[in-house]
Amino acid sequence: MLRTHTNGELNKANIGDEVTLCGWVHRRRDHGGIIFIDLRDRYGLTQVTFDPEVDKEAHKQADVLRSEWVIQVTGKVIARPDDMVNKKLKSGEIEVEISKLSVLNTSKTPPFELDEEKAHEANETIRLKYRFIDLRREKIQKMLEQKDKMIKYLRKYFHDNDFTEIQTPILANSSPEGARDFLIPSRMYPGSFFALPQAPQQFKQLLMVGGMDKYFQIAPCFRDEDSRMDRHYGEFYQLDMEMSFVEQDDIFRLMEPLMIGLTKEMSDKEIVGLEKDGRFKQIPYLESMNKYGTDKPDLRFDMEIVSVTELVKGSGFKVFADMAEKEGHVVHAMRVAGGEKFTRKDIDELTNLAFENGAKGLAYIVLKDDGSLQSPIVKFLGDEICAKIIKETKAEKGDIIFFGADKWRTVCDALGAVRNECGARLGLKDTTKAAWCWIVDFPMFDYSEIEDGRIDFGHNPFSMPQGGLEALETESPLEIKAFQFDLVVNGFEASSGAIRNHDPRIMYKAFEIAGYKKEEVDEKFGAMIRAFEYGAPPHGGNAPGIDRILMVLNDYESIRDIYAFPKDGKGKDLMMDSPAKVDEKQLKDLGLKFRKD
RNA sequence: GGGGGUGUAGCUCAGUUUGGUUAGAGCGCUUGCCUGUCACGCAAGAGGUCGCGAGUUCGAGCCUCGUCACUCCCGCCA
Repeated sequence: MLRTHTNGELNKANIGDEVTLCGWVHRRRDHGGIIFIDLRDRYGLTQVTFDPEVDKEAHKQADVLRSEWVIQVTGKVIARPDDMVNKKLKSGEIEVEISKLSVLNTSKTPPFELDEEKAHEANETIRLKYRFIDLRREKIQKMLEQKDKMIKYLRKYFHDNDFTEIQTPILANSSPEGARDFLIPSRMYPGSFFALPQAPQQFKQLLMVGGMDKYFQIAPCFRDEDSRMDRHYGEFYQLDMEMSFVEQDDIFRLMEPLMIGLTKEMSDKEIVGLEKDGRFKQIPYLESMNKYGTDKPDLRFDMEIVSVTELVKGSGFKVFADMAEKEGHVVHAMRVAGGEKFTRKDIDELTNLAFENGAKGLAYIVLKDDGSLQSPIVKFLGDEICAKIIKETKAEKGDIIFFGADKWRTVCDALGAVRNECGARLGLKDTTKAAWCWIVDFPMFDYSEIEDGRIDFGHNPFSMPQGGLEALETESPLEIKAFQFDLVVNGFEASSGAIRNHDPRIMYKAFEIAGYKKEEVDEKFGAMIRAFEYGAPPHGGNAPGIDRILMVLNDYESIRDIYAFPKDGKGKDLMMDSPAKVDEKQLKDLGLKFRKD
């Protein structure tokens, strides 16, 4: 070993010891006579001193040391004088008087400063290009340790519950539904392609057919879709799990203690919004959309949307009255407690947000402290209807009520976005709280957004319709719910899961409703359908996003903060400079044409 | 694919409103001085295609057009 101790462990108890330390020169303070070096490794900082009276040669050598040089030093641990103790350092009561210095490596001047206190955080582009330096920062090292702790915790939990971790193929098949695939051309079979798995969905279901009834995996997933603040480009990790012979609530009962445990293990957040018996709330999809305007509500704050469609029917405010009469259209109202303090500018910006989400406007009523109403619409609505609306929304003095009047989905989206933003502006997104909940009863089918009128799967095609084959045969498709659920924390989708459709007859029927012929289903999901014909057990599971949960629990601003080597927002690795061009010969081997343009 | 934001020293930013001499600050860097600092101090110094390209103008960091990069959002993400 090149060292006897790390830079985080020496203290008073070591006084008098001869020690050897290694690390990076974090900072150098040259007092002409004595030279102080803060020596850094991932465990901490230790101040080492080069005193000419202790060792003239070492002191002379230390003169050339610069930031980020890697050194090995040997010397004696001594107590600092009482008034020289540095309370900010773990090792602040001691220092090491150096008698021998070896330079293990020099360093160019780093492109940005590493000192958390001193440096402004450098631009992400430069930090990503020099990720190997950025990784030396305490903040990032702590994150990697947190992630390791999380994965260890997850593995232990599932192993303790008799689950088996199984690796599924990375070279898989392109999936017709869902995200864009990363394709891998086959050399052996020119013109054919593997695809990186978007999720181990089909494989884990096949494991259930294979009788491995409690499976989990820390699974890499690959999707060629643009990144977002909470969505890393290209690759991410899911805690993928699946069980046989279970119902939806069995999955919930397994996952809830895990998420509670994780929250406690990974954060100091207080868990809020649980049912009285300690279970997570189960909010039906429709209720969530109506109450919160989204299927991933932030339940840290209590700001609910109510329908006033019936109240405004026939009112003097034509916009509302007309919407209230139209098929599929609604008028919803949301009370924002304390919203009176919103300025004209706040309201304009919230209105813009409503526009961006498809609304044609954002009507409002302010309930002023003197009891009067300030609003462009009260004179049209009339006192009586206003009073009813105020009662229905439970608004009080000092509040503001926002309205949405449009197609149901538009109203939900717009008020949902406004709710979210109001929560942020009023400081209701309390980082000391974690609010978990389930969203259940997702619709099995939905209107396709693209081809108007066509019926498509609402969520994913693998979930079991509630009511089974009978429901598919007798009920209106849009009324049918699926055993499909999401896990939500603080307004983020943490997981998606389902009880799967394990019956080929129900599978074909479900696809038929979504407009697929039997042959298409056989072609696209052949392996699964075939397997289901040979005794597939009922099964279900879910797959929480590991990175996203870590991000939410530790309040990281970006998903990129959760990776050792993140891609930038456009999917490039700035350090390795990938993706990159390849040799023409490589393309030829793969039977691909080289395009000069 | 669409929209917003940003781009000035190695890093973080000011300067752009109203075009006008030699483009500034803090940190970092270099050199010198300094034996108790710990964001050490003091002094001096180096460091700039103002993202790139055109245009308007006597004159452009500043105005116009184009373009590129990064970033956030929409689309997309079963």
